[in-house]
Amino acid sequence: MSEDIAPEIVLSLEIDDPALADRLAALLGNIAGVRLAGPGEKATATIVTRDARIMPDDIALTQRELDVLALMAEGGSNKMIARQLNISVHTVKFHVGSLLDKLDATGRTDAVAHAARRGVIEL
Amino acid sequence: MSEDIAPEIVLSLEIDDPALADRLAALLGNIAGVRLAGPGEKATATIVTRDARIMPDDIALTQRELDVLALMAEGGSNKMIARQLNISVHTVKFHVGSLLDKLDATGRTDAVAHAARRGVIEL
DNA sequence: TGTGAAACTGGCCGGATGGCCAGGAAAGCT
DNA sequence: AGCTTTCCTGGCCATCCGGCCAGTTTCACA
Repeated sequence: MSEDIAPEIVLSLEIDDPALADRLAALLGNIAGVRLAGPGEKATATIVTRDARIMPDDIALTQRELDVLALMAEGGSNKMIARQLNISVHTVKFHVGSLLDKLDATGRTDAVAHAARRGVIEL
Repeated sequence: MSEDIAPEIVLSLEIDDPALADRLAALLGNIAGVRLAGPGEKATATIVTRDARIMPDDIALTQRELDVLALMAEGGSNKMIARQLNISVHTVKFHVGSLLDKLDATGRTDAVAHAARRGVIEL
């Protein structure tokens, strides 16, 4: 493709974990079009770790519940989620019910908020 | 000192500029050991832009809308919000409708998610 | 083999939600 | 004075949501 219209992307790292920072630096260091920022340099974008708040007992959510939860966070209705996952609306409701129970939420909005707070999902 | 068989690094993008996001996604998609996060997936690190977190001025929410939004994020129903703010359920619906419109959301859950993403509210 | 968990499906139903219509009252700006 | 914005309220109604009941299948584990 064209290489002259794409300005270089400068990335800066703001990562506490030195091992992760090293690995990212190594991986990103030799990609054409991407460069790591020098000290004090203004970067195009920054890579940060959103070191999740405490998620003590990694609330046991099943894979399917996580699927439904993710689509809920995208604003999907039960019908949309059902279509997306190729299951019936009843099944979606079943999983939503389990999520409300496990997350101790009063409704789907509360469930998404709780999950986001606990780092179960990323908004 | 176990030999960590370098777990895959999952990156999520929080970038407003779609062109930049596309370029980054394309560049990062071909690197071994790095993968982009799917919806709702927990990411190892997040790539953000400096001024990405500021809400565009044009999505100005009124004080009352912010009140309703905050209570929505707490999982409150229209009835609960009405009691909390000493207004009628109809008025709550009115503000919720304005929020859905301004935040370009499909429902109250989507509205809360959008607001949290844009930093309008803090979960 | 049985026992349990997970996923899936259905019906029923009260209540919540959101869109539509209509209005009124208070505050500030030109 | 007009005018605009925000906030407030009401009715009506189609749809969605969530809880309740019931069932089947599959698969891992004891």
